Amino acid sequence: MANGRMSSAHGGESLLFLTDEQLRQGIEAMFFAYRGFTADPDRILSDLAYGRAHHRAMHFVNRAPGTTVNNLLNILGVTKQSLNRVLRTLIADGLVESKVGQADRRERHLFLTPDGKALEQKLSDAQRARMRAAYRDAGPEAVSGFRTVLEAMMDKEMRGAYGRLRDSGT
Amino acid sequence: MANGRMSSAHGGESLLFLTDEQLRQGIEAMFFAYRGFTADPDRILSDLAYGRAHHRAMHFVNRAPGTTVNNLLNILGVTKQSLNRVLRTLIADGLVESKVGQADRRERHLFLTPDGKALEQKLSDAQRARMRAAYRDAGPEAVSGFRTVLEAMMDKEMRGAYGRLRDSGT
DNA sequence: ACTATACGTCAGTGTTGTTGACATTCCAAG
DNA sequence: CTTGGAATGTCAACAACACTGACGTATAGT
Repeated sequence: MANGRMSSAHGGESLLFLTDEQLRQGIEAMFFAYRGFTADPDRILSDLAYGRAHHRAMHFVNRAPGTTVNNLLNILGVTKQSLNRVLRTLIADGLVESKVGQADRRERHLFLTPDGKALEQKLSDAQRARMRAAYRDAGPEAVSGFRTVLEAMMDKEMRGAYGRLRDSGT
Repeated sequence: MANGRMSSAHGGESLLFLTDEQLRQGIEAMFFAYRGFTADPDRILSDLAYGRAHHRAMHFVNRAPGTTVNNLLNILGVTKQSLNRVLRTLIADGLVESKVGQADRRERHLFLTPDGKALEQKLSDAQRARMRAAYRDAGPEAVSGFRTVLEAMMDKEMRGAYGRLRDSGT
């Protein structure tokens, strides 16, 4: 707090945004926004027997079809056991297909089935609708700033995975 | 996707940022950034017997000292049973104090003890450090955009609670 | 007195994370 | 070729934290 006051004591606006008060507001904004961000798909999922973890897995399988379990593990940042439980139900329910690797038969390559694609679409439609509304309300320049700050907030290691997804998608 | 292409068919950049691909990137950025955002306090908490839920409770009690249980419930958006489990341990460990209301003796007003303040400070220091670094990397204009988009992404009901916290804090 | 509100608690369940143990497969050193 | 280690994926058990439902107590307000 002393820190923040000192910054503002400089009188300039250039450092004002780094006061602890501003930082706390950013933290709270992040908390409330993330809740809104996940609320719509969560609502849909709660009717089914799935949760947020299933959504995440399907999102990234859809994003990088044929990816291996290990690959997905690094992106999601959970243990393989945790991911496996999720994948097992998705495979059992016919939403995800797991194919033994040709080059390395230890690997499993993951794909969405048509049913899986349909559900993923439904979930991400809801999430994109909110994102689209927020983007539209805020305007292009705000969106650019939004993305810049988010990228700076990621762990360095994840920036790699994020960038690869970003560049491959276009 | 057809949606996005059609927008870009207008030729202008004004709608280009609303392509599904851009929205998906925003979704992924949000996911990775939120993970980074919670990573530091989570690390500290994992050594203690506490979790993210304890951190959230302490954050908002610190932010609005003397707040009632019901108030906190609305902000956190969890059930009272869930919050109670967390508060019970925090009170038992002497980090939070619960005082019977003067005007309405049914209410319990919550405060951080000195120990509670110390832990909250330690946790939010870590989180603010990351936020500060991200803000500094991105610059003031990006930060403004960041906040604008986050506010637009919240549930409408939460914008009220957020605004009240924001305005009271300054 | 009666009803509503605020808070606490017990019991049960589901999702999602964890660790530990184990099976399968690949590859390289002997 | 065999053996041992590393990588990949699976099964089981457990902890954290959310949920619902039901109930109890104290207090407020009509």
